[in-house]
Amino acid sequence: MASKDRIQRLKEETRCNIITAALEIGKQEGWQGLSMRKIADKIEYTAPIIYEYFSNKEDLLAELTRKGFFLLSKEMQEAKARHRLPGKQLEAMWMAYWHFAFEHKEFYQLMYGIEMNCCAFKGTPGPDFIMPSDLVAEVIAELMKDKNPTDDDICTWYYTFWSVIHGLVSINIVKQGMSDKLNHKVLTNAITGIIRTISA
Amino acid sequence: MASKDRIQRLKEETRCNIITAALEIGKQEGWQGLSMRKIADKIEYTAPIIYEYFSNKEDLLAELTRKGFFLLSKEMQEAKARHRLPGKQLEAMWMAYWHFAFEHKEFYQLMYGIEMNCCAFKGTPGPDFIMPSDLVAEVIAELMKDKNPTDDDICTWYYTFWSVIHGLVSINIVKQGMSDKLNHKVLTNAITGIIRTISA
DNA sequence: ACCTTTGTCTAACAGTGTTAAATGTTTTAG
DNA sequence: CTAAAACATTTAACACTGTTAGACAAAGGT
Repeated sequence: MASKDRIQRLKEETRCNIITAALEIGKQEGWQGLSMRKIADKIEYTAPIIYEYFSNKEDLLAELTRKGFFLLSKEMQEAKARHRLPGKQLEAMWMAYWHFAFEHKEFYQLMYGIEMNCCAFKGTPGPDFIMPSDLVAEVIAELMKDKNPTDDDICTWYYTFWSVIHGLVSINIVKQGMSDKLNHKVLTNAITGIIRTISA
Repeated sequence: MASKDRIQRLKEETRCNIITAALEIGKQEGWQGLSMRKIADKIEYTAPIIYEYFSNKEDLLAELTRKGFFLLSKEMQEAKARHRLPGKQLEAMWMAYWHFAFEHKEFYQLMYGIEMNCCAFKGTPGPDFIMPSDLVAEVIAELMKDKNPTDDDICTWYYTFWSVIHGLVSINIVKQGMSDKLNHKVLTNAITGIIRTISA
């Protein structure tokens, strides 16, 4: 029967509603302020309904995290596509990362905040979207290709990049109102510095 | 009466007991697993007693954070004292920071984790102990003294340092089991790299 | 002996995640 | 068209959380 499809679509829709409701609350009140009952209120249901779609809160949060990584991956890929030289690509990718952190603060905090998923993300990365870490690793490898880098070498540099930028993001998310000029200086200093060191 | 003193001392002692109990629980179960009732259980009292010593949970956590910063400051000062040249001092200080993060993981997570206090720490820093950030800023200033650095310049470099190292710590706390050699390489690369750039 | 202060606990409130059972509503079968 | 089975949704509960008000008993001072 076609009514099955309709119902399936409705279920799909409320599942989506749960996610967007959670996202809104996380955005407005922070992830600490997110509760199952608040989500239920927002989608005009009662709390247990959510467990029909997600096995628990952690599961729901994981889905949001996945969404976040997908978005970040997309923006970093686009940034990469705007350049030819690996050095420029890397710079653009980390700049995209930087912007993502503030444009989608709520996502970033979920992805790298409280329950730091950091780089590894347990769960299917999906068929089409590449993990940001892999994305960067590719370009680093390209940049170092005449040096025959080991996986460890590439890891080292990826971690160096990520450390600086995540550290900077952390400061700015907590202690906002820092001078943009200062931020920009530290950021570009760090990025170009590392790139220079890699290819030196 | 002298009994007043005894009682005062007993109060002081249970206050201390509360703190150490909280610290133990935080160490064993993580800060998420800390609850007022668990603390009360450990010191063989009931929960409301804690509110006689701390106005709320946040207050108690703040005291622990304070303790953590005190410890870190001490170790960084000792590290500094072991060297003469500002460059070497900086290196040793950040290494001390690095070791502190893992030796006192529970403190570090409280200080820079969940409720990121980052660099600023609202509340009295106390008379004798200097904030780690100020400690580092001093040495950076010393290292740059022939360049007439502005406060912004010093800030920039402090943040750069902190970003890299906090970022690296973050990875290691979450995704432990990373190769020590790799860590060491990234860490020393970053530290000496920044120092070289500062004094270049 | 009485009164006040002090220390401590019990009970409660409002909130959290989560589950089992009871509802009501729709779909299916006879 | 009615009876039964399936589904959707809610109510009620459990075990927690931080926090506060009120009771209660022991100690101190007069």
